[in-house]
Parts: sequence; C-alpha cells; structure tokens
Amino acid sequence: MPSAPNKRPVESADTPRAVHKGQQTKAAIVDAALGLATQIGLEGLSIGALAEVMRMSKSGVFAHFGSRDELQMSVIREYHARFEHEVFFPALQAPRGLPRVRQLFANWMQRTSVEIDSGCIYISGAVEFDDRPGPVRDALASSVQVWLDAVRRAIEQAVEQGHLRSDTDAAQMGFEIHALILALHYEARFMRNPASLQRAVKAFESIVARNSAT
Amino acid sequence: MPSAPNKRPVESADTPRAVHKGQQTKAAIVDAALGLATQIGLEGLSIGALAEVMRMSKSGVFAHFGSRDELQMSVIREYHARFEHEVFFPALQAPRGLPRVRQLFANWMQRTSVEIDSGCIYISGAVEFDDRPGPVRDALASSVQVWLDAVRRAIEQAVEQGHLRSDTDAAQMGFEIHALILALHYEARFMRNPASLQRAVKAFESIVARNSAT
DNA sequence: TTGAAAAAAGCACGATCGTTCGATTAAGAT
DNA sequence: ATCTTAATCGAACGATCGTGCTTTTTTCAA
Repeated sequence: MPSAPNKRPVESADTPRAVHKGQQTKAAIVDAALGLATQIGLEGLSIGALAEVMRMSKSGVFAHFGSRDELQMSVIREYHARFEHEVFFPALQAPRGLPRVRQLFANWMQRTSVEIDSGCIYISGAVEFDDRPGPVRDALASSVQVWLDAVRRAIEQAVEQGHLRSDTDAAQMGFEIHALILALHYEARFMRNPASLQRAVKAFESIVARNSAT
Repeated sequence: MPSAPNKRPVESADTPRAVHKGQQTKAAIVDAALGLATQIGLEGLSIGALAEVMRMSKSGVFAHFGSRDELQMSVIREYHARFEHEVFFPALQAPRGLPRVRQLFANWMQRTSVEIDSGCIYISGAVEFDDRPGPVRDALASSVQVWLDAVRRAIEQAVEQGHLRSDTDAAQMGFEIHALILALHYEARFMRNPASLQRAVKAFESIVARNSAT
C-alpha cells in the first residue's frame, strides 16, 4: 500500500496523530463548543458565538469542521468521551455487581443534577432531535444507547453475582433508573426543586430493594 | 368603575368577549402555533413559518401578539387548556382515590407517548428554558407545577380513601410517576423503543403495589 | 350607505445564521 | 533560509430572524 515513499509527511498511518497545531486548536474549539452546548443546547450552538468565545473569525472556526453537523457531532463525541471518563470508568473500580450499579447511578446522578454549568446533552439533545432525522440525531442516539447498554450489563452482572433476584428484568430496571435521572434533571434543573436529589436516591433504593435477592 | 357610559364599545367587561373577528383568527393562529411548537419546540417556533402556515403576512400574525414572548406564552396557555381537557378533566370521572390516580396516569401516558404529532411542550420546553430566565419560563414552570400539584393531590386522596398506605409520601410517589412519563417520552420518542410503554406501565404497577394498603 | 375602527398587508431595518472563496499569515520540513 | 502546506482571516452571499412603521383592506355599527 505505501508504495510512494517520499513526498509523504512523516507520519505513516492515515490517522494523523502528529500535531500540525490545527489538531490542538480544534480540540480547544470543541472544548469551548461543548461548554456552550451544555448551556444552550446543541441546536443553540452557533458558529458565530463560538468564534467570539475563541477570539477567532467565524470562517477560521468553520474551516475545522466543514459543516455545522460535523461541529455538532464533534461535540457529541467529546461529550461521550467525558461521560465515559467521569461516570463509567470510575465506577469500574467498584466490585462487579450491585456495588458497581450503585456507583454508576451515583456518578450519573451527580453529573446530571446540581452541578452549575453542565446541562446534559444526552437529555437536551433528545428533545431537540427527536423529530429531526439526520446524522446528528443518529450519532446522539447511538451514543446514548452505548451508555444505556452499559448500565443494563452492570445490572445483569448484579444478577449473576446473586445480588439481585434471578428473575430481575435488567432492561426494565435500567428503564426505571433512567427515569429517575430524567426526573432529577427535570425537577432540579427546571423546576428548581432542591428535594429532587433525595427523591431520586430514595426511589433508587426502592427499586434495588424490590429486586434484591432474598 | 364604569363611569363613562358612551364612546365605549358595546361590551361592558374589560375582557372583550365579543367577536371582532380578530379573536377568531388569533385563536386560529394560536392553534397553528401549537401545532408547530409541538413538533419543533417553543424555541423553534418562528413567526415567519407561522405566517406561512396561516397564509398571512408576518406582520399580520405579529400584530396579534406584539412580541414573540407573548406568542409563546399564548401557546403555553393553550397547551395548558388542552392538557386539562384531555388529561385532567376526563380522569375526574373516575372515583376519587386510586382509580382516579390510575386514570390520570393512563391519560397522561397516552398523551405523552406514541401519538404521532404531539411532542409534549411541558417536556421539550423544560430543557429549552431551564437556563433561560424570563416570563416564558415562568409561565411554563407554573403551568407544569399546577399539573404536578394536581397529581399529588390525587395521590393524597388515595391515601385518605385508604387505597394507599397511610405512610405514603405523596410527593415522592408523584416524583416517581413523573419520572416514568419522562422516560417514556425519551425512550419511545427519541430512542424509538416500542417496549417503553409496557415498561412504564409495569413500573407504575410496582410503585402502586409498594404503596398499596395491606 | 357612509364612516370610524379593527385587521391585515407591505416594506424596511439591523442582526444573525451557515457557508463560500480568495487573500494572508503562520508553521514546519528540507 | 526557503518553500510548501496548513491555518486563519476578511468580506460577502442569501436566508431568516423579530420588530417597527405606514398604508391598504376588511369589518362592523350607526
């Protein structure tokens, strides 16, 4: 495949891992874009506002993505990566089974709720794109699905470990936990009801208790 | 108060209930606006698109409201009224207590889920306005609060009737039911998971069972 | 049927949107 | 230090946004 040895840049792979500095500012742009998107939503994210934050020209920002869709999808990818690092990976240190499920929920809850700046793109994006087909919607939905599947797998492991009843419906329990996160987001963030966090915790315990092995 | 008898139009009250025909087309505009808003959200609702649907000029539409905020709040008021008529009032025919709670949930669920055209403004609006203070947000939040309070009262009545355990936390149960609606909206509408409806029903039954009087 | 009042249209404004293109500056390898 | 390539800018485009004004049309009552 690599038959023309020269006239090629130094890096060999087609994934350009070297830093032509563009990579670096692009990462900074995506970072700023994520910050904007968590506040005003993926739809509200505009290239002009983003350029202003970055102290760059609109076209300078635009050139890194080539389209607004690509910008939004870059933001989604970045959000996915951070979600993994802040919610999923840390929970893997908890013992497999119910403790890990608890830790996943705790991390998830913490990320969803009170933290001042971070609206959840997985939640806001869902209502923005539920009626709007296209690549952005697909990227968002599949990214969410990966996470929901991970939660379900953790629950299944808790069944295998004997922590939860053997007739536990993992998908059902995942649905109910997801519901609590959504309600927490709604009532804490929109309704400004500070009791929501305890309500979510309490409801989670009810779900666990109902499915706990005797 | 009404001391200047003449030079006043025929209607006496300051709520002009007579039909200067403007009322009539305004109602039609709000109706169309609600249709648009349920699809693309309150934020996505634009006067230009609305005028096109109505086959009117932008300024003709605009004149009825005077500002975009007022248009959005009119849509919220209309949605509130319809929500009452389709979800709340019909459930009042069910006997006070648990049956009525069941009926409220059933109506709510039906309105939230599969129906093709109707996205729920109470849900989409929450993520659109959770970071955007102003009169529209206030109108939306208080409209939602009225409904959530009504649900909680129905639950309290079920406790009074002896259908639910006397130590039932009505607000907590309301939170959990609200959570199911939100998850149903998310997973059915965005994730396109048709199993969501049964999941919501099943989870509701679990909540009722847990709080049922022995 | 005439005349006042209400409703709708027409037109324009400044802003902002995503995007294109050509010129210009900065970076990096030889 | 040179020269290619990458990165950024500047200006402009057509569209659409909410909103203000003025004029025309429609409505309704005397």
